[in-house]
Amino acid sequence: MVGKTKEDAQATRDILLDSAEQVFYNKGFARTTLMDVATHANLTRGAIYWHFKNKVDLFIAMIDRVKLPIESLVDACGNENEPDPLGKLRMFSTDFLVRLATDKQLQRVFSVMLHKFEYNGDVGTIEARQSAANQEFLMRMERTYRQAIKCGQLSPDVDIKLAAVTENTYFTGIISSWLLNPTSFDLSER
Amino acid sequence: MVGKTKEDAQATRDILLDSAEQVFYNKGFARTTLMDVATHANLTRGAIYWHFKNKVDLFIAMIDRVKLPIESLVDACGNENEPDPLGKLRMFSTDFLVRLATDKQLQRVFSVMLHKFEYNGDVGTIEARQSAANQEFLMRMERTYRQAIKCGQLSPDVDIKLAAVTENTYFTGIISSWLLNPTSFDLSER
DNA sequence: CTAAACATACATTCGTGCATGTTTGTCATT
DNA sequence: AATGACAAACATGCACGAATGTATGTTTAG
Repeated sequence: MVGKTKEDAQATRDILLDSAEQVFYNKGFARTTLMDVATHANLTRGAIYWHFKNKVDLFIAMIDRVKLPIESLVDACGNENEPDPLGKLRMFSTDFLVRLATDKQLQRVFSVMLHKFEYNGDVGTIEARQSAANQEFLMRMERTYRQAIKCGQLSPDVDIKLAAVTENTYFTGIISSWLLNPTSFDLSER
Repeated sequence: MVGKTKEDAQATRDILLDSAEQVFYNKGFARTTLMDVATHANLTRGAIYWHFKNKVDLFIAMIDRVKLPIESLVDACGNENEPDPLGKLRMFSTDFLVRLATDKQLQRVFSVMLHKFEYNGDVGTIEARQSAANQEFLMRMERTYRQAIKCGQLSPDVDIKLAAVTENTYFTGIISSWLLNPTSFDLSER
């Protein structure tokens, strides 16, 4: 059972990413062995080292699989000359929270990112990536707020940067604490 | 330089805790070796294993050294038949944030707790301790809100639990994101 | 002289990275 | 259309370092 077609290879890659999600979520990033991931996928470490460079590369691929689609969504939301930027932003936020409340995969990946991974200054380039992504997210929000001011939805004297930071803080705070204790409150009623 | 008095022993214990703070903050919990902590303290692993049972025990002692005083503060804040519970709560919150903005030790310890440690279900009893502490904190806040209702400072029809969870979420969200990016906004002007 | 307060030495385990082995799909050749 | 080479897609095995826990050595206070 080794000779695989290209579609089979892509399938095993997905299986490896799925297993990485599960095991990272259960044991945390540092405490999980590549052997753990492999056995959970009914494969061997050889398969992992074929598809990914190392553990960090596997982690990044796992993150990107859910992050990239979301980022494209945010992009589409606040970008064009949107007539109702605040409404769109609110819609995206609620949509995201509702989806997070039901999508187990999203929960696992975000939980790993927020609580199952240690952000020390030099783990490959992961921390830089996260920081850059967050910075980009803030830029997008600021752009949305500027657009809102232009549309008259927001008073021109609000501190755009502060508003974006505050909203982002509150948003990630909600996600973080809900993932830590999902029964403490209902996400959908944000 | 081995024969020490009892005060000297307590001093080296503090030095070890200080070093643990520094190194955990710089490298994260999982990636730091007990040897790292020892060399940073100009000592050896033997000293660590004399004062602490293992790495987890050292971590817990490091947390408790800053957490216990704070918890007693919160206790004193909302406990008695306080005439102005909301004011006291607000005062405690602002005091804490102002202190966090200047106290490097607080910054390090909270940063380690929030971002430099992986919460997997079974690392000794750490996750249970954190969860219990958070639960207790919520109880204290709910009690404060009840007291506020009794004093007429709060409408009786507010959802106490929801209010406590929301406030806690926002509070920890602020701390978390400020620690990640201290230059993004000024903590003192909460 | 004894034990506290460490330092030093050692054994053992565990995870990684790589090198090598193995099987099968694919494709050119005839 | 049968054949054979070649490479993709893994599995297996090995060597190395690194970290832990503990056992033992050493020094000095009391």
